[in-house]
Amino acid sequence: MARRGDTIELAVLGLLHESPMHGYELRKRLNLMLGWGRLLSYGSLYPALKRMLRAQWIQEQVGPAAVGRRQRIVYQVTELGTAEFTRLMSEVGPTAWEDDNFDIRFAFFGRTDMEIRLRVLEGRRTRLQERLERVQSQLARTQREVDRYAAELQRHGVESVEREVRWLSDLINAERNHPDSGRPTKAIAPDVTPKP
Amino acid sequence: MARRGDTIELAVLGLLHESPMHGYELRKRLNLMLGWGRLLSYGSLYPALKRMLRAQWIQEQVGPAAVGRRQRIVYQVTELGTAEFTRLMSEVGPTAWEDDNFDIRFAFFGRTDMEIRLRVLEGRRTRLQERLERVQSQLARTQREVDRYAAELQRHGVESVEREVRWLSDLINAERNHPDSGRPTKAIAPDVTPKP
DNA sequence: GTTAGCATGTAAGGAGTTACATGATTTT
DNA sequence: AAAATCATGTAACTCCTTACATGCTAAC
Repeated sequence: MARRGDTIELAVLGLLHESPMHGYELRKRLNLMLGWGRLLSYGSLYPALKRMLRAQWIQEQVGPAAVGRRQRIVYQVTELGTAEFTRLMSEVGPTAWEDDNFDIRFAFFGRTDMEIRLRVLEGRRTRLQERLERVQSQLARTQREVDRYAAELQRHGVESVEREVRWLSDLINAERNHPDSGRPTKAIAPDVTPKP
Repeated sequence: MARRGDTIELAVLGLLHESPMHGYELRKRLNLMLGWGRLLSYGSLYPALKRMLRAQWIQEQVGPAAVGRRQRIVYQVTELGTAEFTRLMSEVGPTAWEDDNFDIRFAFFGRTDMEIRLRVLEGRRTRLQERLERVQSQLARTQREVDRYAAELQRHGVESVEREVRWLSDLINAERNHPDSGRPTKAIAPDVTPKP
């Protein structure tokens, strides 16, 4: 099952599918990707790489090892790793709509089917809408008692989430309206979505 | 120094300054406040309350203990707690511009001086702007190589942060243009009396 | 009378950060 | 020649979540 902690693994597998890389560069790319939250430290990246190496999802790249270049360990995905990546990406459960997990999945949408993409997008939208409703109903009850700074924070929060919901809706529409772009790595399935 | 973990303490002290409360209700209010991230669990709230009790920042409320009402421990702030709250709020260091810490501080701006408010607002704005620049310079270099979903995520991220920067700028201007409101809010106590 | 929500706690474990440790290579 | 940045790793620690444990009270 997709624990919260599979985020790093998923991200690493995704990045390594684009091209082989060493740890240091992975960290840079990772931090650009989730860049708005916390920075990923070596203390969690390198142990993760070791785990994945043991699990044989990735392997050290063999080869000429660039003359003059200093020692650095370039990793690449194995077939097992590709399988694992596909499996993780298809696991569309509650954890997939969480902030970081969602971002990672979204970033690699190019390697998944539209069906999965839609379920992830819709799942996240539903989740945000639920929270929005809950917060707004609470807000309606307490609005007057609350400090104006606290109220402003709430207002801004609600607005931000509403904005994200609109963003998701646009994306969902875009997916439905032209279901071209399947995954670039596989044959594109013809449109079999039922029309209303 | 303000470690990351002081967030709960600060939030609890802030809320208890509005009115005495028991743990269960604190959690509800807390989750409304940071509501967009993770939910705070009892496993971290109750131990925190115990710590604060030992440190004598808070104490169990004495008093008639509401007839008919079931056992619940209502906490209130001590003088030591007020001192600690003030100290924590005035500690304007890097941790104060972090997401959660910022939100908590902002929510309690009503209990701080404008000087502190401005430093926190400007600190966070500077921080976001720095990240924005770093990401955009990276983006300029890699834009073409990148998958369109990854690019869309970046674009949306940048836009969100830019929006927050504008929000902060507006708030900063507002603070500067009318430095009235010193400490306006005396919140209304929620109902802790027994129901008929 | 039984379900849902109120209310308080503890123990074990997970995920990640900080700080430490080391050294090569590039830039100034 | 020094400083910055590249590059890899480990150990200790922190904070938090999950799961467990318990029991009351309101509503249906």
